Amino acid sequence: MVANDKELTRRERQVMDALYQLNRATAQEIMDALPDRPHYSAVRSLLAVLEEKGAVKHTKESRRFVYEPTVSPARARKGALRRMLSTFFGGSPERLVQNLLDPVDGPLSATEVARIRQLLEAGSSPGSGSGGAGAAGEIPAPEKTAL
Amino acid sequence: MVANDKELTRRERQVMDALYQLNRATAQEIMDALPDRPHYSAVRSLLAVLEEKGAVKHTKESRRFVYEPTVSPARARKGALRRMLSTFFGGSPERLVQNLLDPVDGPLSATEVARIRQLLEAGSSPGSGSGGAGAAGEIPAPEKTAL
DNA sequence: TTCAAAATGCGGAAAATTCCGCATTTATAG
DNA sequence: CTATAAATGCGGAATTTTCCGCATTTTGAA
Repeated sequence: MVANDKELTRRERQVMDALYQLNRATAQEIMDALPDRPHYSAVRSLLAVLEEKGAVKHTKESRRFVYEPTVSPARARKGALRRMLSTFFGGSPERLVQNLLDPVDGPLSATEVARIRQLLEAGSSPGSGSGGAGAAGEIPAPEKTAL
Repeated sequence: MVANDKELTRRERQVMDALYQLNRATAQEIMDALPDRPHYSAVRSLLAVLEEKGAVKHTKESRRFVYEPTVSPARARKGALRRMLSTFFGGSPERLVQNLLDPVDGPLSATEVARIRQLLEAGSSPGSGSGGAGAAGEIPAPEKTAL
């Protein structure tokens, strides 16, 4: 039980998702982030179970507990991507990107497309200067209270 | 209850995932695809519940029932992508692609990168002929019994 | 120091999930 | 047509989730 290897229950997964969105959060904050918000005690119960399962850990911060996932966001992202690839895209990253671009219910902005393009160039031909402006290495990335 | 809008239970989601991988399947096949395979009767129970919830539908095919999701793979993919974007990538498609490219646990092949690049060009400048060979519109896509 | 606000720890009960057995029906083969 | 193999329908029971109440502890302020 090193991590969230074990399959989590519905509620537990909701808590984990909230945690990954918030990065770190108190029971209170998690409660607010949960669909049809349960009672405060219920959230703490869930967190206790999750901690027992090794999925989260808490740090005492002044008077309250701040929770965070034991599995780093980076690893979790990877895992989620892999799962999604195999479930919905037959393991084909291209197909995934295609769906991302497909403007059916939310077309990407020109800026987004441009950034992705830069990523591709950086990845496929590492040495080549990407033309002019560039600085394609990293992405701003709303890591905090995103969405 | 038009679709799988309602949150599904752990097992139910596993069944749905299997279905999306298989596209269509009998209870037997689904059973084989499930983690720590439950009893055959258990699977049929699950399928009955899922049908009640409107997540799957079945067709009688000779002597057996063949199940498939009511929500088209295309829509399901979209939904899953959106959820993943908001949970792990702060809604930023670029960040998602970046993770896809990041060769930490599985670098993309040159072919894959090239294909994605074609997709981008097709998407960002719809009119421009993409040079020569091309045929960048669609992707082979292992839609069948993938993986 | 004393008080009030807020958080934790624990224990248990209601609700939901997950599972299986058995009788019945249906299709294929002989 | 009959026998056999395989699938369905149903019902209910064991387990797991999910939830909440209440006593106790901890922090910040008067």
